[in-house]
Amino acid sequence: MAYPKVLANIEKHVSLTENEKNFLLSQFESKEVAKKKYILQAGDNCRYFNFVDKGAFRAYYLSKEGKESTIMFAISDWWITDMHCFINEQPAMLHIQAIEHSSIVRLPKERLDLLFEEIPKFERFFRVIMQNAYTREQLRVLENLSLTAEERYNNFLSKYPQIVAHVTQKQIATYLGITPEFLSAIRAGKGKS
Amino acid sequence: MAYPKVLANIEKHVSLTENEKNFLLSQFESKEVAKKKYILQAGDNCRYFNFVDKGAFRAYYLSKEGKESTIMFAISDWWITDMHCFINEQPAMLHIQAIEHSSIVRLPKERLDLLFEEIPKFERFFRVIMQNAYTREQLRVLENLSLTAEERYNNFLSKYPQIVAHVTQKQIATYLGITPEFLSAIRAGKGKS
DNA sequence: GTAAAAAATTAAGATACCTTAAGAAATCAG
DNA sequence: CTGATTTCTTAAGGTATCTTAATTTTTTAC
Repeated sequence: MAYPKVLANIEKHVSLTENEKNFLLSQFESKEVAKKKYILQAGDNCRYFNFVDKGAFRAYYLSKEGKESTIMFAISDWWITDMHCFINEQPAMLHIQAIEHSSIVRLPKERLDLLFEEIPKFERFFRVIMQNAYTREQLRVLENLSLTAEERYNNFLSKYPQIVAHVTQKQIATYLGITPEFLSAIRAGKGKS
Repeated sequence: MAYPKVLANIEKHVSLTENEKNFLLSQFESKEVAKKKYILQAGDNCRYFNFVDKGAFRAYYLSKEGKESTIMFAISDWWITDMHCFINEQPAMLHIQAIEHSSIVRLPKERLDLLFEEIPKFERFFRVIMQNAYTREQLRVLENLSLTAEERYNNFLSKYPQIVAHVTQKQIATYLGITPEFLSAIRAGKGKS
């Protein structure tokens, strides 16, 4: 009944008393997720804020034309949800699928709101991770605007080596916004001439 | 000595007592900014979190090769800074320039931190705007991955009509990640054929 | 362990978008 | 108001990336 990883994650940003830790932990639910299972599908009610204890997930958008765009990967020690739909209590736009057998701990939205009320330090923690998520996405926008596919691929490899170990090239291609065929060409050194 | 717009902005998300409002306002500095002046340049120490009272700003990255990428526009009632560098107290990567004569109110970082300590509701406000900023950037990433330049342009026009009224096409092109020449072609109906 | 499915590669032809350059239109500085 | 600067447009040729399709390699399911 102890979830040490999620506590360590939170304590990277704020320090908690024993009472606070116990209360916090009591709010989480834990769950095993088999490979290829979805913890969220487009159209679902997006109720949970999820922490990856073990395993790996991918969040992606699936267009009407059937094209996938990967919004994020999450491996052990990352948080993942469809934040827009979670916050605004709207049907999910994203699919979140386990890339491998995984275990998560999760907070239903009403308990997250409860924690904000009960433990101001938890709200601080959440503010900090939202700040970080914001600046990370902003940097990604900048890279998408200013770099070639080859440069973005090299950035991805050096920034997220642990993720590279869990995902296929096809999935990386949908994260970079290119086709798997073109990623293959880049890797073969034919990105440029 | 009253800055009603910024208070109204904050009170969209949290309600404040008279005392809190007074304390809050006492922490802001106000500043006039002439057209074309910079409130931040790459390499500067990024000390301020800025609220646009009147006017318009553009935050952009300038690459070594001299290419500009617009990260965001901010008109009246928006907040703007180089968030990554503001949070991490690193030299700015972005330039933030007044597009027209503007007035801002701003919080130095140490006062923002003080407000988080003194007024928990202000930290909640900040959490909420960071959540919103994050989901906005995430949606922009998704659009950059999945839409054509023409689709992104049309989205921009319908999403930000007030901004369109303040900025040049060249500036919009750097926001979309395309050349002004190609934006011109799109507008002439030659995006496709 | 094997058949089936999925991923990765290769290559040829197509297209979205870029580069360069020049002229027209709009804006700015004094 | 006027000259100078910047923005916008147009067009021709070029390049990054896509599409389609076939082949090989790897992974999955039983």
